[in-house]
Amino acid sequence: MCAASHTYQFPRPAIAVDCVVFGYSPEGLHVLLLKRGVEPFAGKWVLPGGFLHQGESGDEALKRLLLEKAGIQKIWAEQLYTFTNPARDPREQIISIAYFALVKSMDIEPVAGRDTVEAQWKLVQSRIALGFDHAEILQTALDRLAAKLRWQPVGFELLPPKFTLSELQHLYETILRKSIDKRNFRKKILAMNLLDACDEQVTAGSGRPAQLYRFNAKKYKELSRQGFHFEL
Amino acid sequence: MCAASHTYQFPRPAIAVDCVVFGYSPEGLHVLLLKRGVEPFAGKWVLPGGFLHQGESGDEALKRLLLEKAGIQKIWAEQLYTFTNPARDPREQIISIAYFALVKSMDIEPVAGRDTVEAQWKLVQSRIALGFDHAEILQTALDRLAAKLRWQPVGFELLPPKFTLSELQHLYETILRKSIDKRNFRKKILAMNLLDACDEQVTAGSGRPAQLYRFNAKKYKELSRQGFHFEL
DNA sequence: AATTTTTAGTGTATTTTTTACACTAATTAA
DNA sequence: TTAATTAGTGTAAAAAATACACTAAAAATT
Repeated sequence: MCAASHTYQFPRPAIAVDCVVFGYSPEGLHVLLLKRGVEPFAGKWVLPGGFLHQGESGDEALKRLLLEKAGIQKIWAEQLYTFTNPARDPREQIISIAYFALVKSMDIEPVAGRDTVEAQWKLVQSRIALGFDHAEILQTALDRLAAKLRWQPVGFELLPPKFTLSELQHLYETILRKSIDKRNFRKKILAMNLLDACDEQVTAGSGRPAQLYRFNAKKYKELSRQGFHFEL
Repeated sequence: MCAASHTYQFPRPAIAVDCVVFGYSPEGLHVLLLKRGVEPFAGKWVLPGGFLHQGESGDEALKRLLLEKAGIQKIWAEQLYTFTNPARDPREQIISIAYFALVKSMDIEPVAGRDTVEAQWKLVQSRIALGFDHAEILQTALDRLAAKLRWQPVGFELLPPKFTLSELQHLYETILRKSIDKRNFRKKILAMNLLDACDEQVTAGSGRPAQLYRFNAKKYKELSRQGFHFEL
């Protein structure tokens, strides 16, 4: 272990970066959790995270930590909130810069690290108990995700590149926790002209095959610059 | 000077709390700025702020700093964003947990501290140059304020307890930077039933005296619980 | 004292957006 | 062959947003 030490005139809290990683499947919204192997909260589920290193920005730390702890490389993420309650960690004051992230598929490669026993996707609705103040962080992320879903095209970050309108609608219904009229939903989303129909269809189990669509991020950027505001 | 020292195994960035304090007058939206008396950025205008103390939450540090630096006691404030660019302070890595705050009147008592020469309310539209990355923080706060104004009743935090509808409309026009139809604005805001008419009128210069109103925060909370969403 | 200027205050008709709603189409399962 | 399942489509009614011009009450000017 490194014996280097760092001395300051005034005490400094440690800085952690924690991340709420959401994934989606027809069963519902999932969150990536790690089971801690060490105290405090050994055996408890917590959000992936770790300490910010010297010279790192929050975004850089996040990228490193997601790779280390979950093998996740490319991912949509943004800063959520900074949790500063001095008692949020029983050891000492640790400030957590929390992020939330959205993955298109839940095939993570959970890397068991020094302090991690296990990684699992858990259904959000299962309301599993979490260590530290991570339940509060998760709730904040859920609120933010629901709000964001309506005003920004982030839903597509939770779906594979090609998806059906039914899948998209189901995602909205799950996260916003209300049912949506099928015809009105399709009308509205297609009227935005942000979805390109692929020349493929897909059939999932029984029923009529569904048209696959792709979100046109380039067109969205272009329209945004022209004052367009996504709303669903 | 205190000679106590604090030693940690790993290096730790310092934590600052900075605040964008907005004030409003008919001339426009103002921001409270301090002129620095010490390096770095001596002579430059910066946002009020300071270091987070051990054992303090961000909210507590904010409260202390606003009192110390500007004599501000009761104030609406919320966390804005955490700025983590390692180069944002030329001395060393200092993470800034930024807040933004709204005051009802701009009669601050600017306290000249150790590192502060002067405090002034500056018109936001004057686009004054700021030290550190504070221009970025200010822009983030402006964007947030404009967004928030439409979906939450925060405009009232920038007005005295009693205000006229014209004042309120002018505030909205200033911050959203677009003109609003007088009749439609009044219709919409009054239809929400969140404004109580005072039994006073006020006359500012020439012209017909205007009815004074008061924002009913209690009613807003009540309606919010019932699923009401403010929108203007 | 009369007139002008200034700001406050009001209603309706049109357009746009949102909502509610039921059947046909294409496939798999029985 | 039939039943079950999911995809896909249009219209009419209601609600919300918009555009728009005059009267009312005071101060300022003549």
